[in-house]
Amino acid sequence: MTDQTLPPQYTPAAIEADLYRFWVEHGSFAPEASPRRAGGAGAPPLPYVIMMPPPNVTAVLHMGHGLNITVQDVLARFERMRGRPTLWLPGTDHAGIATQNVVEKLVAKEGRTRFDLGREEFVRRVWSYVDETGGAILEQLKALGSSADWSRTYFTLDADLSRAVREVFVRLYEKGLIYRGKYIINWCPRCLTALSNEEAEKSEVDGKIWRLRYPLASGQGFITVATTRPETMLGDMAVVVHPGDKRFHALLGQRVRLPLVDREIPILADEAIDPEFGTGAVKVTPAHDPLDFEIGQRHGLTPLDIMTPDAHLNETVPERFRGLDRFEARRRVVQEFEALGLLDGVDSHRHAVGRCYRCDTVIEPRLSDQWFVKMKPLAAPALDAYRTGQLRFIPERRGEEYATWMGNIRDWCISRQLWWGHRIPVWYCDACGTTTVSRDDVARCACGAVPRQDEDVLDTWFSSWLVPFSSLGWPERTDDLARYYPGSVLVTAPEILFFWVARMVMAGIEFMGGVPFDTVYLHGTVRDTQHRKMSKSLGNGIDPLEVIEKYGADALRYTVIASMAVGTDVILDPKDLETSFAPGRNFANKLWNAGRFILTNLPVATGTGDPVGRPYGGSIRPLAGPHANVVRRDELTLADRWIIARCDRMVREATVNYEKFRLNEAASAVYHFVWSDLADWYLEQAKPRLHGTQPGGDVARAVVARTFEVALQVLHPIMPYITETLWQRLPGRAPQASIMRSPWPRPARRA
RNA sequence: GGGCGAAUAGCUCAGCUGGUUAGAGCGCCUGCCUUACACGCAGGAUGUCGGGGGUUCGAAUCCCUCUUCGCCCACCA
Repeated sequence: MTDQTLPPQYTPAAIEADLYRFWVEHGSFAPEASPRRAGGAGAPPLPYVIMMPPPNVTAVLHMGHGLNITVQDVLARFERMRGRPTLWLPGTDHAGIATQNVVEKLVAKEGRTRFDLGREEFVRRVWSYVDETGGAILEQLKALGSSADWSRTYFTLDADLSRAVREVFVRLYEKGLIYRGKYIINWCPRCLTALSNEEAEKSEVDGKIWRLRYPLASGQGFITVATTRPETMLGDMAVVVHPGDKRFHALLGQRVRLPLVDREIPILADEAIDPEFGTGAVKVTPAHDPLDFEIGQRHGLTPLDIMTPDAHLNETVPERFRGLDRFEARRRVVQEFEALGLLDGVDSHRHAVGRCYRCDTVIEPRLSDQWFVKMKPLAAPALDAYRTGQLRFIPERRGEEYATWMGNIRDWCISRQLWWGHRIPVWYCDACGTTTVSRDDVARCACGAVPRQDEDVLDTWFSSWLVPFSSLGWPERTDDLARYYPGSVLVTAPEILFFWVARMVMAGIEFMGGVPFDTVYLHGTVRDTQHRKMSKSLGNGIDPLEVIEKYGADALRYTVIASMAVGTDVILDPKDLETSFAPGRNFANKLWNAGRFILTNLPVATGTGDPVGRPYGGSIRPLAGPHANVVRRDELTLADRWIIARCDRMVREATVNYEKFRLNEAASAVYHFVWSDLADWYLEQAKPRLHGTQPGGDVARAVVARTFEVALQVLHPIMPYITETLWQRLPGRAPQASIMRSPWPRPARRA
């Protein structure tokens, strides 16, 4: 005698979509719908707000999202059930380079480039691409069971957020915190744009270092320099040695005759040189190396830019080199030095090379005009917020990383030579030479001429760092802004601590007068069994949608949560999904069957709408209808009292662990209660009573119903679908009742 | 070059303020298709808690050191 409506194996695919629709249709994810805490008196509960890190609008769901989104959903569902009006605010990021690259590839399939289309047409293409495919990632997030408030979804290029971006740009400019300057920036010769330091990924390579002889202008001997990029010698403006390096004292003040280009350059002394490295003498190319640029500034050297934007040699170099690609040029330069007998030698040399984080192209340091944000004035209060405890990190050690970074912060290059993004709100008038920075488009200059807008767009993070308030309507004073700023916790991967988290703190303090959240929870990374980060290029990824289809969202969520201690990585085997997700799948099935057994043995619902039992902590009573008697304490058997005590303990443990972000411990507490205590032990011993071969069936039923319900509630944040499904089938439920609105169980006081 | 983390069962990992016989999942062995579940049940084996030293009545846990991995930051040409 089992419940024929429930199959013996849990079939997530059959329930998830309908259930998700049920939640959405009942507005369950809006903060306005959060259940009120029992009691009611006193101040209204503090809202609980999480800003979802907006996925790239072109993103395809991967396990990194799976983990990040699950953690946030667990926290949101937990706090919601505990009675706090909960807002989990979703959005998508326009992701400048990433999105532009995707569309450029599509355009390339037509045999064209973005330059063929022109700026306006290209941007139109990106918009239509985003309109068509941009919602996909959000739909995929929903499959995970995310209880985000979709009615408030934003996009970082929306009109509202654009207004915020301009407001911020203008305010910072007027405050003198935004400036334009010449600088050596990381340049991607393929994307043709500047990259921030954070976007330039260093990777070690086995390269070479060449020793080149530069003949002295006097004709007497030479000085030998070492370089990993010989081609840059065409732009050398000096040779520099350490002032204390006796080997070169006689040469200071002399000049060398630069080979190949036949140009004289000075030999200078600078503290920045390490006499121990290489030959102790360094060639200085101010236009193509950041250190060289600094040295050049100290000594008044004029930078000579020898490259085109796509890293070919330009017209400043001797004719035979013009048009050569930088690597080709490297070979040619080395060849010629060798032919001239000026190549002193070559060594293999392991060193770090910067690469574009989007396309992996080797970065070319390049001198150019860019816009910058002066960071020190913004960083100081943000560092202070951490020092004074307004901001905490989990795990704690991340706080020190944050502090170190804040303490050594450099100015932020915010201009990007892209077409897709927030256009820089600066207009130049060629007629009268004025520069206008404005919140509104400038159609006409004060002198009457038509000005041209700056060609560049802003770094994507320049809109992202504002989302804690721009997504709530800032700079307007909206109700949402008043209600939901500041937020509570930010959940993200440590990779974007500096890209995003640190900058949000700075923006929050600068524009809202306070930190945007009090807690930053940094979770680990999903890796394969060799501890490699899962990535598309390595082909070691796991498709969360495939896992959901096979084993269900709950299985995925449970597995990920259970295998993640605070701040540690999650290791999964992409080659064996079954084994990887067995913990979640097996547990879901166990729960399902315990539920089937229990539901079968409970009285049929009477439709009175009575809840099962009273709030936990009150006395246990059996179900509504013919059994509606309160169970007296002296009716409980030893086993009954035992399982109730275990249940109490489980609630205490799980609650504390949820609060402390030890989600794996919370999961483990319910897991063992359900599996070992309730199913393996209590249900087995209660079978004679439940089946009527022993007296006391009503008491056993009451205990089963109540402890099982509590387990479902405590597990709901982690496994929302299966717990809701079973909960709704408990007898006595009103037709539209939801576990999401049931009050969080409170353990009985210890007698 | 700095900073940080990790090393615990065959595998992947917990072990939070030092305190009885060190835990989980998966895998393995024995017996079970017992009318909720074989994605299961009952039972079982498996650990010099990386090496060495120290503090302590007591150390996987604290300190020092070595080894091996990993991560982050950094302008070593």
